[in-house]
Amino acid sequence: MSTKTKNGKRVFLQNEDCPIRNVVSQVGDKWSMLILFSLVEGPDRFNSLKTRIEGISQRMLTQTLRDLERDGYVNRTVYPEVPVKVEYKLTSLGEGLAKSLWKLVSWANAHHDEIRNARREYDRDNG
Amino acid sequence: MSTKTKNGKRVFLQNEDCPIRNVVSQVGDKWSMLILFSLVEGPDRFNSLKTRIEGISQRMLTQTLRDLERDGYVNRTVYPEVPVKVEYKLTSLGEGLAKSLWKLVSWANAHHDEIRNARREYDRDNG
DNA sequence: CCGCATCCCCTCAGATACTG
DNA sequence: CAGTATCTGAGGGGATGCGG
Repeated sequence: MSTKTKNGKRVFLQNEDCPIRNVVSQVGDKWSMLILFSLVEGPDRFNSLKTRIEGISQRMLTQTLRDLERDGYVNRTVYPEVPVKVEYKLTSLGEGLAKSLWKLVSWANAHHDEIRNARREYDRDNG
Repeated sequence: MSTKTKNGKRVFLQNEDCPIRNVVSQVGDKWSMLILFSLVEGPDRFNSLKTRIEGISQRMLTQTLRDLERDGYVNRTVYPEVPVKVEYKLTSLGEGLAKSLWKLVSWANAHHDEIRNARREYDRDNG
């Protein structure tokens, strides 16, 4: 994550070799985490995911699944039935990611009210 | 995070009350985590942060610090010296967030090569 | 059923110039 | 030193229509 040190403080780099950026920029988008946690409960099909993840468009579901597949988090299997059935499934890498994200999720749940209060207070005092 | 259940599967909602979305959409942007981890090492000043976080513009540093302050992760203190000194410091909420992010960070470090390999392979086979 | 292609808007974020 | 203001381009993401 950081490579240099300057006056005893760490200097943070942001290039394409930064693991943080490479993981977070993917997982931090609008839909990735919701898909990831949907698949934690087991493999699922395209339209089932589309139904379960409220508000996602077909376009974004496809695109986000492709990106997750590209990074090795998700496997895509096509069953040549009629009509076609496509199943998405976490890889072990994806499961590891979801697991390490879980701590963040539970923290978010536990402190959600606190955050919203801070937000309201800030908005009241300022803008 | 999820409120409903359908055929035994969880249905994920994405409204403004979703803690995941409220936390991740803030922390998942381009600079927040780097600022957060810079401040884990202790309070710091505007220009010091700007130097330590490679590539960040003045504009984005200001804006991201404001957003972090708004959510209650960061405190801003102005010392009326000449020239002005402004110090940014994690709140206990911000420290809790950073701590719960740390697991993700170490996971990212550990699996970075794996991800980049998957990416290369995917790009070779496809586009 | 599972997409891809297109259009189009709107926000994010970089560059640059100016203030207390 | 620590910002604000404005302009601008790139891209995220929705709506819609077509194809295997």
